[in-house]
Amino acid sequence: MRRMPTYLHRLLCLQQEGQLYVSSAELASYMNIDLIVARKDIAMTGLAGHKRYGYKVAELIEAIRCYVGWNNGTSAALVGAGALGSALLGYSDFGAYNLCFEYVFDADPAKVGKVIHGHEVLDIADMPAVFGGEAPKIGVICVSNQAAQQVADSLIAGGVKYLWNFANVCLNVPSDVIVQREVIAGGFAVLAAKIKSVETGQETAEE
Amino acid sequence: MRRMPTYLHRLLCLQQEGQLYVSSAELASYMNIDLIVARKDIAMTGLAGHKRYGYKVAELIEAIRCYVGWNNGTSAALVGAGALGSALLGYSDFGAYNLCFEYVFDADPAKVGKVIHGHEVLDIADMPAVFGGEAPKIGVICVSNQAAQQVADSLIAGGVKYLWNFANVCLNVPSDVIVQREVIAGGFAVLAAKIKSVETGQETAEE
DNA sequence: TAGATTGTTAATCGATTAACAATC
DNA sequence: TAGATTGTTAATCGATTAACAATC
Repeated sequence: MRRMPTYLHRLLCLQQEGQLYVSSAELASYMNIDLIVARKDIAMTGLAGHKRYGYKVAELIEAIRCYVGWNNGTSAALVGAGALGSALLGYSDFGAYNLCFEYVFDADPAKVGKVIHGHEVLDIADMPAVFGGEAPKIGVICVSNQAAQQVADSLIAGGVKYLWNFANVCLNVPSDVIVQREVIAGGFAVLAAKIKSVETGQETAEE
Repeated sequence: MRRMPTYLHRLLCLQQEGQLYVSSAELASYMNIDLIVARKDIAMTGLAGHKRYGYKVAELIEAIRCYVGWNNGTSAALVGAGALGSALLGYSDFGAYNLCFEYVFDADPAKVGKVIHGHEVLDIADMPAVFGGEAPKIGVICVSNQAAQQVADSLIAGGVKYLWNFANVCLNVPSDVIVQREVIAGGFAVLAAKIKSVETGQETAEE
């Protein structure tokens, strides 16, 4: 599943270049993975390919979007307009995944009212009024570790059922709320383990 | 492996609170995982626990650091002092993982010379001179998708063997260079799939 | 003793890999 | 026909889960 955005991103590039067909081998070679992996992943989407030619780029884009659930737009409220929040708002790739940052909140009065990448920063205290009974699908938490739980509580109180949490804490949420936690340091742990494994000549590390 | 930073972060908090022992059940409950998972993970580090009391917090911190390879400091050069780069530089948790951003580079003359979270931004053109034959261990790539490959080439030319790539492209590197790619959208794909699975009542999605 | 906790061994499950068949 | 490519089936591997033993 985590490879899907990469396939999609690559396919959109290829489409823009005017390429009509793509083979699993071509995608695999770009991503430095075995071509069987790419073929299996594509098979997951249920798309039938064309022997001798590969897969139609346009069809594969649609198939991946449907498989991941990106065919319909997803509305989001981003909380925390700091460096990380700004980075996400400026991440042009999210458009391809149909993720739309409908609201941006911050608690800092110095930030409220500013416009970041086309999004006006709203006061987090106004969240209930802004939502007005119609909560966005996803809450994206880009605040400090200390503030994260409180922000999560507010979002949940506002009716948000899905959280994407970039803070380095585990959130306490009701059982009907789903949290996707993004552990930035996780990648560094994997990398550090690879380094250790290379430099000691041992093969002890796995993902 | 990806859970290790979370254990470590939690343990450091507990240590600061003065707690001496921790049980696998306690860690698991905090992370909302099965306690068997936590126990297996701890077993991977090779640390022996104390029956009836659990694990010594200080010992477990050391064991995890050694297991992941975070006991020795890791030097890094961060390239791209934009929003994402700033966010990483401000991420106080990296200190706990012994990651030290020794150099920060950017190509934008408007950014060169600025100080971000205590790090002076250097001109990327000066990289060879700055390294002076002694390259940092890791290159952290926080530039645009377009610039990423070129930055990777420069880092590799400067002697860097390990790359942590936050750009949404797959890099082309020699076989002795290891790339850890951070796909921010990957978490969103997993979340979108969970949403789809919940809302359709189907169980089709996996990680 | 009873209870809490680690430690070990086996079973299950899913993802990855391999081998080969099908077909344009 | 030969070659490129998808599609399918089986084998392997590792992580997760389960069950139970050990012991402070």
